[in-house]
Amino acid sequence: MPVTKDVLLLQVITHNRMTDKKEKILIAALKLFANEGYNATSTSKIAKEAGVSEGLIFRHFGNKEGLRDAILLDGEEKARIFFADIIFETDPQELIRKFLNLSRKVAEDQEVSDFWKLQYKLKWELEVYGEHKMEPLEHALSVAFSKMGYPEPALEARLLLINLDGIATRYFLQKNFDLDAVISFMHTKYKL
Amino acid sequence: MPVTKDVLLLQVITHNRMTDKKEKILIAALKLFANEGYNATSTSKIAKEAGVSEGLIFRHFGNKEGLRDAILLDGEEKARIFFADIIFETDPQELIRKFLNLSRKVAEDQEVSDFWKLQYKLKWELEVYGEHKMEPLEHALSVAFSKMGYPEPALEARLLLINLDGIATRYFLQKNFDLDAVISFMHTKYKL
Amino acid sequence: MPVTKDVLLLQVITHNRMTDKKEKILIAALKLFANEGYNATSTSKIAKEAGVSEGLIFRHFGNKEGLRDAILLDGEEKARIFFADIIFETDPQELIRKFLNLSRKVAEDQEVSDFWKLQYKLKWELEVYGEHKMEPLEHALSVAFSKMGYPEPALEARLLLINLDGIATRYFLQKNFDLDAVISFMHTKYKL
Amino acid sequence: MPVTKDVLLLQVITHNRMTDKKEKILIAALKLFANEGYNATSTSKIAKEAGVSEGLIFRHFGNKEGLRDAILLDGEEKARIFFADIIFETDPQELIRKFLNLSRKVAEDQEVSDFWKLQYKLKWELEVYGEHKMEPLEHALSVAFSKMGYPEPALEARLLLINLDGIATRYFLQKNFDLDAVISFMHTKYKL
DNA sequence: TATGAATGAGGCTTCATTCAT
DNA sequence: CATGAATGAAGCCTCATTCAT
Repeated sequence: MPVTKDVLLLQVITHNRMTDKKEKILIAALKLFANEGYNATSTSKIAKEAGVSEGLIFRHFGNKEGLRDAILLDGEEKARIFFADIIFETDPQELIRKFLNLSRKVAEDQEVSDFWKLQYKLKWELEVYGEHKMEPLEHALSVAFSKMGYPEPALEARLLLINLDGIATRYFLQKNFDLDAVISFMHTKYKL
Repeated sequence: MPVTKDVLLLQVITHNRMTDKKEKILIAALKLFANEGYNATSTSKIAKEAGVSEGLIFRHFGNKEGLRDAILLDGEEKARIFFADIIFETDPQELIRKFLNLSRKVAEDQEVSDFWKLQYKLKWELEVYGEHKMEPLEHALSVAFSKMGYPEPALEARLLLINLDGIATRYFLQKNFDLDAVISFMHTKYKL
Repeated sequence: MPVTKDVLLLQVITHNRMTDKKEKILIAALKLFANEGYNATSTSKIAKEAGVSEGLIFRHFGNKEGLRDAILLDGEEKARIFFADIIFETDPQELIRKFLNLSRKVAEDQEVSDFWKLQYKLKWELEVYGEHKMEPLEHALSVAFSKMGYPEPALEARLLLINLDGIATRYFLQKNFDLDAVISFMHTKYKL
Repeated sequence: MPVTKDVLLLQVITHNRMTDKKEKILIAALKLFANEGYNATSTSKIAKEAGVSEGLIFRHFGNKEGLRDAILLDGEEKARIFFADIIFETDPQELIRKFLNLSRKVAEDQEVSDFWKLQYKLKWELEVYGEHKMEPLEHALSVAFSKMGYPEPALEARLLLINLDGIATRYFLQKNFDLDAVISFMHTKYKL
């Protein structure tokens, strides 16, 4: 999977170009936006959390929206990396299996979990779904379903992604949600 | 289904007891909270939208949270009414058909649509899922699947509800989401 | 002491003319103004404490100042009654003895205590001393000191009243103030 | 008395460290709190008087209480300085003479006068006497009376302080109060 | 690049007061 | 006489943003 590596490399380079403090701001903002929401997080709280003066946020990102957009841009990249392993899978059954296990992978890593929580929180707060981010994944799923002989592969793919949104909703918001039970059940439904 | 009617009647009576202005505030707040979010909606905006002095909000609801909670309480009742028709359906196939058409019904009425949008927006803003509201519906679906001979009726029911969350996410956030295509496809998947 | 009796009688009559609710407002306001201050006491708090609608305050007293003035007027009367026993004392030594014991009498009755606390609190909040209320008392003390052969009876009287203000300051504000010790000491200073 | 001088010097240095605007706020608040009372003075009035934005008050002092406490803290220091000259006097007669002239000194300087007025106003508004501030002075007076052979030096000292409270009450609240007459009379009473 | 004092607009809330009933 | 819904001004405070250093 050379793509992943390249992207990761690119990311490292980009990050090295950033000042320490600029990155501290991004990390602090990510954490606070994810846990308290965009509107509920003040720039002064971000500055405090980042250990940085408030003015610096505006020097680096222009304004609060600029900071938010920088985080979202960062996110698109991270999402691409996160999805790359699935998209380039050639065995259809394995591809779907990997897709279904996505949420388990998210659940395993607190930082990744926080990142996706932010994505969903911002979606709802800003009312922008950002569907283009999911297109490659939807396409790959569609191809897989097609190979497996499903009569409506495009709709099957879309349904699966919709399901992922539903699972995310539950996973991030419902305290006692049993993720494993649902994922296992889906595996059996798709005969994997 | 006399229960539904009684509840509706009760509601009408209750509403008539409310001052005109108190209800105007509730309606304005519902609309604004749903479309801009709780934190992003100022009490002065609500007052302006309702054609009312800002102070009146606090006389009737104590504070902004009180207003929010009043709307949520109202919502629980409306949700019960909204679900009643499904829950009391005795034919399992018809029950699931009605359930799948829920989102279409929501889409038909702007006010109902706003109300459900608010429910989801607040879920994410306050990070509380409020799972108990869905339990009767989940139970009814489970019974229906059981009658229809599904091997895992409880999990089928849960999955359907998760799907509903996913559809809501798309319907409210994705500009070009084709609701009908997805719903139709699900009908065929469940052989209805 | 017919004066006292007449004044008391007048008061009773006046009170009977008052509605129950009007008096409830006066009592509640007295209590709240005395303990929280004039500015810090809202009319709604008074209404709640009095078990009365907020509007009634304005029907009876015009506005918040009107209520305050009604209380102060009431106070002048009560003060006259309170001082009458001293002023009409003919034996100079006994007069001064009675005066020195004034504060002890205040300390014995919670309601009287509250009333004088209000008087001082309002003095400081409104910056009006109301010196005329004390004139008859000062005059009586002056006459007594004169009879007792003091070279500067007027100044002795004034000093004693100033002392009373100091004692009030301590009694109402200093938690561990030992009133008795100070009063006893003054008795010996004036050889009583 | 080098102590006094050192303290004053320290104060000057400290003040220079303060921003101009921070001190302007303190001065304006002192004036307004002293003349209108704490509750009756709005933060916006203070800002206007200080020629400063309202928000700055909160940046520097957190909230209105924080501003009040800053003034009170400042006050304790100033009071110590103000009393130092008396406390370190070794000649008992001179000490008492200086004490009696305290109020004259206050009356001579409008700013000092404002400061002590604030102290008393806040005492009554907050119902806290703050007796500890006066202890060193009371002790010094007690020692002086003892040296002068008074039989009850501790009570004499306390009585003198109580008298000071009474004089303050009159001086700050009674429009036509003749301070000099009373002070002169007290000088003769204490044979000074 | 980095700070933090400073600002002005706006946010939530309380208050005295009015008025229809 | 009495209520309590309704108002508008003001109060305290927070926020995003600017700017001199």
